[in-house]
Amino acid sequence: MFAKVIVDIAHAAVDRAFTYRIPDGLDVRLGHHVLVPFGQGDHVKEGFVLSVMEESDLEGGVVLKDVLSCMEPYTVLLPEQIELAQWMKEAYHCLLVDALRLMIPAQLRGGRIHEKKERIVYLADPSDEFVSRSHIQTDVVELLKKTGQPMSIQDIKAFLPGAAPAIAALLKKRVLSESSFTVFRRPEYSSRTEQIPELTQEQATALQEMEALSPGQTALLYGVTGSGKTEVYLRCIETCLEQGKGAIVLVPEIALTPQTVGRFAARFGDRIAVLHSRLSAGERFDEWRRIRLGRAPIVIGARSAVFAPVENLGLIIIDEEHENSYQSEITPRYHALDIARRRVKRNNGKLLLGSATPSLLSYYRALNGSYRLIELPHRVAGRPMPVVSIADMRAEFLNGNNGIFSSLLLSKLGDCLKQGHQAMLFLNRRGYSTFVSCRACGYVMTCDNCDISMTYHKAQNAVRCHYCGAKKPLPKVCPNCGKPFIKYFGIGTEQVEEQIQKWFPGTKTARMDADTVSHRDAYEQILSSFGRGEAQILIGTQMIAKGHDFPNVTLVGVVAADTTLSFPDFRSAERTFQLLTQVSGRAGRDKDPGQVVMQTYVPDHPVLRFARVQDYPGFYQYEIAQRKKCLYPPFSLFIRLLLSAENEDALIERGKEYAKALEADLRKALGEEGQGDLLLLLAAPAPIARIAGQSRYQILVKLLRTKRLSQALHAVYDFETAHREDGFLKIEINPQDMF
DNA sequence: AGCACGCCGACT
DNA sequence: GTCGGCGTGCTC
Repeated sequence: MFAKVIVDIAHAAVDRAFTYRIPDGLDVRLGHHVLVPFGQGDHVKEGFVLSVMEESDLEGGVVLKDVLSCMEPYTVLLPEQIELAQWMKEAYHCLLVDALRLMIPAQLRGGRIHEKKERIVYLADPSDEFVSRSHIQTDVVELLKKTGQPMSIQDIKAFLPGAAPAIAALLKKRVLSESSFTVFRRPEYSSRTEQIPELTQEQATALQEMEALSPGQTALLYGVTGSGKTEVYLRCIETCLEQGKGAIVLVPEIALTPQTVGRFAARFGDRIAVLHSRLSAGERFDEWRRIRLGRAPIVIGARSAVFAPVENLGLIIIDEEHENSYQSEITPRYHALDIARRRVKRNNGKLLLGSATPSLLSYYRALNGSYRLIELPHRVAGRPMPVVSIADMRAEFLNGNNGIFSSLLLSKLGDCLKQGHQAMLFLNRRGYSTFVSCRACGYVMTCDNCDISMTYHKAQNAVRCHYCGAKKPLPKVCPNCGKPFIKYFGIGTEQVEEQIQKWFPGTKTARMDADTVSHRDAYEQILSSFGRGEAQILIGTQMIAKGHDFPNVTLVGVVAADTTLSFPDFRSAERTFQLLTQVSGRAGRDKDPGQVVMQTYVPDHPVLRFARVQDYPGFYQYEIAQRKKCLYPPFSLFIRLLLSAENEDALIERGKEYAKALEADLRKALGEEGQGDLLLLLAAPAPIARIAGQSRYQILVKLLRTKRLSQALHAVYDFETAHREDGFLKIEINPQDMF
């Protein structure tokens, strides 16, 4: 027997299958993790078995080496996962090993992690009378007699500290016998018991539509905030389990809290496994093993959990499907949605995408019939949607209010606090002021290394660059003209917190942004403290916009609703609408109705108008028309080449050359009839022209939906390979941002 | 990635 | 004449 093995070395030159002989008596199967001799010195390397054959596929004369051994008694890759990795190599132009590495826990490689065994001891002959001069030995025997069953050494030590030597002595004397069993290290989550809620009519209909969905298909569950999407997920998983199949639930990393997991654990107990970045090495390995060995048919996890080795996969759920964290930023730059679609097709399972603000692409597909659209247009228990008011900050200014809060927000905040309710204030910028400028000469403080204005942080009395982290003390006089007219402009979360103290002295506030969430647990700590009512107002950036129900929050204030609207990115309207809807959804999650105040300088902007009445379909119609007019995605595909180098002049020179060369390559790949599909070639310094001392230049290509898409993409990838060495070059298909 | 093979400069 | 520089090419 022979095996095709790929060695676990991340290098293009060895990223292919090598044929080995399987020695007699060694059980090597597809998907096994094996050790093989490789290279001139026969170095022992790890590898993965991609196929097993009766005969060698190599021409005569090649002497084959033997597979040395399997690293685990079970196969670590499912046949489906190997196929998926092979597809990824093509689709994302990555190494096969890079794709395969996503499917196994990192700890498996190197074989440095092992099963945890727990030792248990029990009385060899319970009827024996035991006499000893050692008190502790007598105590151990007495304890075991009293409990009447085997105990782990850990448990005995909990009763009798320092019993370890006594146990060892008793084992030697054969008074005690021992055995061991494997334990799985589990991450912690709060597994409260819950009452299973009754379904609303809309939820019941949604479930029927999921039932009716044909295998391999995708449904988009568009449900307003608070409409009970999670309950639909739970019921779908139940159905899936009843059919003897497994399920994967993807949740944005940031929303993957002990509470979220607890909700699933309450329904499904230890049939769930959790995969996310905060697990310890042992936990990750053991959770993966519980999935692989079929003990946990339900997986809850972040992006990479889409690769979990669930056999007989019946369902994948992607919650908050519009979140951009489902797109990987490192190679392989996969999108979890694309992987999920492939896996459900292959397994004849179903894919359920859920969101209150679907991505434009998903809703487009739903309206076009490639997804089934399922709607939950109302909140559960007849709770009303929050009432949103728009505060026109231009009018406020004309009326003499040059503060950061409108009179409307101030009065509602006052009412909210008086009634003992809680409020959330959302602002998309951290720090105190967004830029520092001289009133005499117009000088704006920018970072020495980046093409970015610096943010003033009052608590540190310093200005900081949010791109490279550079920090400078605040100058007393203008570095340019020397006059003492330095002023701060633009507001950040720090200033909001300060202003609250001015208007409502003594109010307890909590602030959540990248500055206060410095360590891992801070995020959870701030939210749970706010949940316990330890602060009346929570001030924060997007971090506070998603997840988490706070029943006592009845007011949400959006301090500057239009900050993200002016970003130089075709997705800025979509992002703003999503953010405003999400943050509004935090208000009135319980019996008290919620109120939202959105402060803006452009109250008539369509995005604001649709966000005010939470009209996603209306927003969609508006935005899709814009996209069609400009031939932006989903009507086209963006490809971005980002070049960076220290010398700006040389970079621009090379950027222009590259743009010409790339255009020529693309035109060739598109063929004669495809020339019209290449729509735009913009070559210019990036919107942020310098970061951390590196000048940046970007080439932007817009490609219409074309039959020769894969040829075009290969031309781009080949271009990357050909030019990778000369300077720093990054290629992004569908970039998530364009800075 | 690693390692051997191979073809040109300054050394005992 | 030889030791060693790291460019080029291969790994079942």
